[in-house]
Amino acid sequence: MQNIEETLREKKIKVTPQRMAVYAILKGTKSHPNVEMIYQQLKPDYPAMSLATVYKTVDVLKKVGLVQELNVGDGGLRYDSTTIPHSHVYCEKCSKVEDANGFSLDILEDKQLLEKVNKQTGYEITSTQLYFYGICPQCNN
Amino acid sequence: MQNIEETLREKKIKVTPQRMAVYAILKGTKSHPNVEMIYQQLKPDYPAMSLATVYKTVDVLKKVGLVQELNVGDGGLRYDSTTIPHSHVYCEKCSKVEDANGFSLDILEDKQLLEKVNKQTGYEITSTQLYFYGICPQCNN
DNA sequence: ATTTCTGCAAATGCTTTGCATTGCA
DNA sequence: TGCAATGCAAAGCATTTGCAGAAAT
Repeated sequence: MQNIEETLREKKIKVTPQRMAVYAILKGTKSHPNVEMIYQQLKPDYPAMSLATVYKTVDVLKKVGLVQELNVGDGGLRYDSTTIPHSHVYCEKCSKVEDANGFSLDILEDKQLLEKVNKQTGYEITSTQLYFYGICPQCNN
Repeated sequence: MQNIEETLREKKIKVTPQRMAVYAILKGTKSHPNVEMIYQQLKPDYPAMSLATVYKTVDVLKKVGLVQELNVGDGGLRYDSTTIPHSHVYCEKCSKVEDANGFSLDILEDKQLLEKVNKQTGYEITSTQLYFYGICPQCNN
């Protein structure tokens, strides 16, 4: 597990309570929240916290590699503090995002696949996302 | 290749010049345009065309399965008239989207993989997207 | 002391909506 | 003719920006 203070200091980015708090929220949930959800969770403990600060903070955390950003459907970008490769399932009814572990590691960690993509497209690949869209068990009754 | 008039009539959706035109644009390009790009391309031939109509039209085409929607990075949703499974590469510098064919078919058409995802997550999967993020050859000099 | 960050409010950009008019079936 | 689609303008969200005051190094 990465240490946020260390990581920020290394890159000469200031360690602030707001940054610590946003990262703590992401570390402590599996719900892949968007900015609004993070903001709502922080509000009780940090009444002065601004939504704009949350936006700026997730951006910083993303740039230093402490979180990854997910581009699934509606409701804004989602954030995930697990940065090792794994894929996600998105419920088209309730907009929930969950991890889909195990099998997908093979694909997302396959260096040979990245080589093939690079060879075919000429792109220098920096990251990969695998999304499954469907209906979650709770919505499927 | 699917026939748009037939498909729309089957679902009792009216065939209009605007719908034909939007679909024709998508059939005739590999650039995965967003709504604004489609609108700009239509303007010369359809001066009265409204941006809202383009939004509504891509939505209709998506719902009847004539196009697929891509959720890659900035610049709004992208549209693709190729609906057979294939993955995409996105250039983080110029926002270009290109197809990444061949290798990815194995993954995206793998019914066993969907079974595994279903078993692990309980989700009934309806579609899958595989995105590669990186820098395109043109931007990489 | 310097530089960066925060919080606020305003601005921006993409997308949706309401509604009168138009046009397909 | 009847119902659905279009076009326009306004509204709605998510996100970004500019800037003065506050906080971190």
